[in-house]
Amino acid sequence: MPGPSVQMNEMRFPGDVEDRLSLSERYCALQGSRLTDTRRQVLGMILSSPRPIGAYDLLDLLRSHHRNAAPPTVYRALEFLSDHGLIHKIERLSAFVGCSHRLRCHHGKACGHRAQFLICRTCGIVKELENDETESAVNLAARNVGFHVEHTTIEVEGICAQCAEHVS
Amino acid sequence: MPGPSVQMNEMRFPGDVEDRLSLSERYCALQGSRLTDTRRQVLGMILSSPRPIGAYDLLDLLRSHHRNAAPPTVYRALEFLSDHGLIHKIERLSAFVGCSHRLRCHHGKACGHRAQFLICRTCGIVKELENDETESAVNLAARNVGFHVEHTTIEVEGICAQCAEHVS
DNA sequence: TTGCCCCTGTTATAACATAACGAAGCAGTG
DNA sequence: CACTGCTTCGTTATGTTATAACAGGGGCAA
Repeated sequence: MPGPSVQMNEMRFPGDVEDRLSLSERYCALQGSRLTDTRRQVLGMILSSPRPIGAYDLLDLLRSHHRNAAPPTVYRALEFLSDHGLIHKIERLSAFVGCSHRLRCHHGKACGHRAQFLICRTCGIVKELENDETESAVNLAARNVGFHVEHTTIEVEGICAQCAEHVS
Repeated sequence: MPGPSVQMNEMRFPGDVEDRLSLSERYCALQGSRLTDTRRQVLGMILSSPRPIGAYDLLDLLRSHHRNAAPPTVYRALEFLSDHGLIHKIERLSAFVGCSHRLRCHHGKACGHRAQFLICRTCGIVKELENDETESAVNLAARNVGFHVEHTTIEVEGICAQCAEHVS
């Protein structure tokens, strides 16, 4: 690549995000994977966003520090982060959020972490729940019809507590 | 519109699909809505498909009987059918399945029907469950954090019983 | 040094979905 | 019937999300 190789890590995130990035970096290393610059940037941008953020919004942000970025750049990073459980895709929004579980968990990829997402249609904020009863119920229902569960997507749309207060 | 107005109902579906179409037609009439030719065709194609079917596949099928069909033609029909609870969108697949509940139910749109979908990643077939425990659990979990639930999406990816047998 | 694997760059295109506007059809009313 | 309002549909264009395919670079181990 021509030109002075800019250190992408010049992009700074808030302290708590930097902490999570460092933890993620160590987590990946333990898995034998590398949280490269691009992946780190994308994860940082997702963690810094108060709302789910789409691939093309990430691309725009990434471009200000990484001129060559193209859709595959972002999608490859997203695939990596998702495979490592560092982010989740919200299917109903085609957008991504940081996983609030991985960094509290010392298990590997197969720790069985499953989540439910509460999507507020007013403020757009997504809250991640980890409700075991829900997971158990759906797993039981599936097993009762002989279905082998590999991955479960649970997304709830509605109004969050904050927004409900403001309206009333 | 020029030319002889072709009766789109010339498209024939299997008997059981025709039955469901007739029921759907009556159901819509009770709601004060009309299951027009285009809507009927799209519903028929979805009901005839053993798997979820995407909007553009529907468009291709529709075109053989309806030359002018364009994406909005299909998406408008899909919106109508979805609003009336006659089909569901599988978010993970961006594809549509017929609802197996509506025709057994004599309530209106607000009957509170909620479903879980089991998606087999081998054969692609989707089975619809209606497990109350799962719905209760997720609703309870949401309410516990003050979230007002309006719509829940539950999609489970894995291996169906049939496919699990064949592999082993 | 060679070969391999992972990661990235690059171009192109596929796949999914909606905006906007006008006209045709259909139901109810006077 | 003519008028009106509403729903539905045709049409063109565009927006949004995601992937295919292939080439190059860089590290590491045999």
